[in-house]
Amino acid sequence: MDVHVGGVMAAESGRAKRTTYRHGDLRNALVEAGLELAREGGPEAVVLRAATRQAGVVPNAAYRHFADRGALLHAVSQAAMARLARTMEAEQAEQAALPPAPDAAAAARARFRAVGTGYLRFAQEEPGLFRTAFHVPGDMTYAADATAAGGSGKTPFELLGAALDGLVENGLLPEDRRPGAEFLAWSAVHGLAALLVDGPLRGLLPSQAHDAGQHVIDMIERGI
Amino acid sequence: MDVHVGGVMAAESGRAKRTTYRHGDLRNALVEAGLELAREGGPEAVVLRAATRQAGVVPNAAYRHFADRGALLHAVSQAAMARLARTMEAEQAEQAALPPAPDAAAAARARFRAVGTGYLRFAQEEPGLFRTAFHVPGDMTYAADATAAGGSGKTPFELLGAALDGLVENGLLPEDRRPGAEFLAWSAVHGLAALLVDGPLRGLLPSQAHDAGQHVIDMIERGI
DNA sequence: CCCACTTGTGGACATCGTACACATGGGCAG
DNA sequence: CTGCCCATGTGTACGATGTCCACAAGTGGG
Repeated sequence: MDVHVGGVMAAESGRAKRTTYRHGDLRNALVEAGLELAREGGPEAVVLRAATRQAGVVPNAAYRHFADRGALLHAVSQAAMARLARTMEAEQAEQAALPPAPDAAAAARARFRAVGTGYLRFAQEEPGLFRTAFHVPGDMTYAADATAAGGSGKTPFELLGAALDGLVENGLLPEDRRPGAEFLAWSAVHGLAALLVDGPLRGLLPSQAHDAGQHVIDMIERGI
Repeated sequence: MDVHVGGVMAAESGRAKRTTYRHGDLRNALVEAGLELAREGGPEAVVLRAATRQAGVVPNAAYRHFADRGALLHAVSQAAMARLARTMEAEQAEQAALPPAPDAAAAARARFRAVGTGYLRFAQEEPGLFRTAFHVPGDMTYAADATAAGGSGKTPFELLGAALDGLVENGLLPEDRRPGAEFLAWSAVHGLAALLVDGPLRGLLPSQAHDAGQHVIDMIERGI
């Protein structure tokens, strides 16, 4: 998993000094720095020179690993998407552990709701990363990219699909309603997330936001 | 309505030369130029120097009318929001003119659906302006701002609220479901718009996008 | 008629992305 | 073990952007 890393010494400011000429893991270091920048400030805060500075390297060194700033931003975006996937998975695990032993249908329903709840939680807790994850430059089918997957190897989109399949298997969703259902559910949840992150619902208290999320998921269950 | 405008002469490139020392309507000219930039390229394409260039003025002149680039972008964003409102109003007018003479309930329902359809049409036809309209810097309650209103004096958010009131008046929506309903509807439609504009649904054919929109609005009517 | 206030100009600076030539040294061929 | 190659990091430079400051030019009110 881990790569050979050149000796690194902390320095005065954010800059990292290193003893070896080679960095050893620059690409990862740049993505990591980019994530930190994106966390506070969103995609536009992912500045190439700032990332290289934090990695203790000259700006141009980035070009050995990324074609341009856009490529770096894209890598950061994928990493942010992976974090979203992990948050969703964590929410599912948490929900599954809570109630003693519900029937299979209730479990499938809980898994479905956890997908949306986790999505919304990530949007609130990490608005910068959320916006970065969905900052799509040019044309893209990122949802299928493995670099956007979480611990289970599934991307956010795939997690949603699996949860919907679970609803069908347990008779909670008619089979003829299944096709295209991910886009209905995703639209509603993503829309609320957008309104919470940088729309008129920004600044809602976490509890209020949670309630709003449950309402939206209620609507999805009724209307899907 | 129109202000005194200094004589303006077309020049070689996008630059506009003028005969008078004063421009006469720089603020509007800058917003107009900003809209053009935003149309192709979204919010990040609203570059202060480019806007002043198109207005035939030196970059610093913008600072007589806007505190900084952010203020200009905000004005452009409000203007884009107003255009969204106009598109929604146009969609409502068109729908109202189509069928011969439906009953009041059907009309209310059509008005409601037109809100969403117009919203989605604008997102597809003017993705750059759509993204700019929802590019909200800092904290903001733009939905209530009059500069974001369309021809009827209503902002997009207010148009939605009025349509929902219409549903209640005609018994199509239980009164106890009314509170907060705008956020449910808005979330779903806005989410689809986001997926269409720069998400995985980008590049959908207009007809496919229209169908997806109708499906989402169906879901809202069922689940609201 | 004249002066003050608004609006546009000119020049300067820090920062950013990026191109091109050059330095370095790690690892593989022999 | 030795020497060279090329991946990786450095230096220098350029154009573009946002923004600051001092200055110029009209314009309209007294």
